[in-house]
Amino acid sequence: MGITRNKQSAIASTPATDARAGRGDLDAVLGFHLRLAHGAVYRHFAETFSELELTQKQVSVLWLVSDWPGLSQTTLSHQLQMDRATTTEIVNRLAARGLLRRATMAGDRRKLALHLLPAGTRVLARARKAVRTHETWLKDRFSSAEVEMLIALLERIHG
Amino acid sequence: MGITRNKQSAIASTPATDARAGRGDLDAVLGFHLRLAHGAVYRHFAETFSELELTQKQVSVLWLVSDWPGLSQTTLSHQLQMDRATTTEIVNRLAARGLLRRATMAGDRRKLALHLLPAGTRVLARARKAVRTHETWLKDRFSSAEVEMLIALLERIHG
DNA sequence: TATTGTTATACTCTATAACTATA
DNA sequence: TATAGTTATAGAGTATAACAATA
Repeated sequence: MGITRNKQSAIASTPATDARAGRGDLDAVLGFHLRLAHGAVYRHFAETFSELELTQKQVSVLWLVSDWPGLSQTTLSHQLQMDRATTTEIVNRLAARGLLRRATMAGDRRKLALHLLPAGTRVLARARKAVRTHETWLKDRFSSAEVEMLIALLERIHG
Repeated sequence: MGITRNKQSAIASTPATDARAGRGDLDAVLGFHLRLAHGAVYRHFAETFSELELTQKQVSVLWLVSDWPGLSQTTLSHQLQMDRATTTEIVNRLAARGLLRRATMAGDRRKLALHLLPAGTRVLARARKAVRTHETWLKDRFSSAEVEMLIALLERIHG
């Protein structure tokens, strides 16, 4: 995502000649479409969040910590399907910006409980609005039934 | 992807307690599911391609160059929706491994035509088999109608 | 002037391995 | 022994900006 400049995407639109050619076999590969769709959403997210300077993953972390204050990094790892090292790094970044804090848990002093700091709560409120904008852009091409269908299908991939 | 070790994913399976809790609001965010699904597919792809040491993107490039020998880097950029700099880097990596070569086009000497080298053709043949394995893992959870539906929906995202 | 491609730079994500500390 | 988290390291992807060559 690369803390996200407020610019037009550098990816030029596909000329008609290219589009007509198609991509042959590759168009039958589900994983290929998933990757392209993810990339398109990733780029739009980056544009939408250029002012807030937050990535998809960072927003997800703030969001979850807000909804379950005190959750451990390990639980967070599971929810967002990333390993411990990645989680540490992302939490580091948010903590360095004063958006959340770590506190050792009373019951099990190996674990770190995560809580939003006031700045994190404020940023998250703005992020939720930006997510709505972004999601509107994304969902506007579908009926609500199609959105439900798509989410259900994607859930069967990520479990 | 990180040239991909032949190991179990470091992402532990979610304990039942976490799963039961769910993710609240976040579960209504389409982009969130897209990101998780992409991540899951990305990881399985990495496992499947650990021996071949190829990423999704690298396979896509070999695949397209094979299907349209002589295509330019710019056309490749459009097909895979990435900018010129990223394209240069990925082509560099494949060229360094002797899988493809660049040649200036006769008609327009600004452009570079891409062609597979024999090693590239051999690697791609093995990659196509691995893609079949990977796609079977991915598609086995869906009916063929659902696969078609999912591809159609994803296409409306990436255009 | 516009397009094609390269290079330098930089940041995020991802992951492994080795480590500390706690249980 | 097993779990929680950190640190060091590394590679891939993404993107911007400045640049050279060609059109």
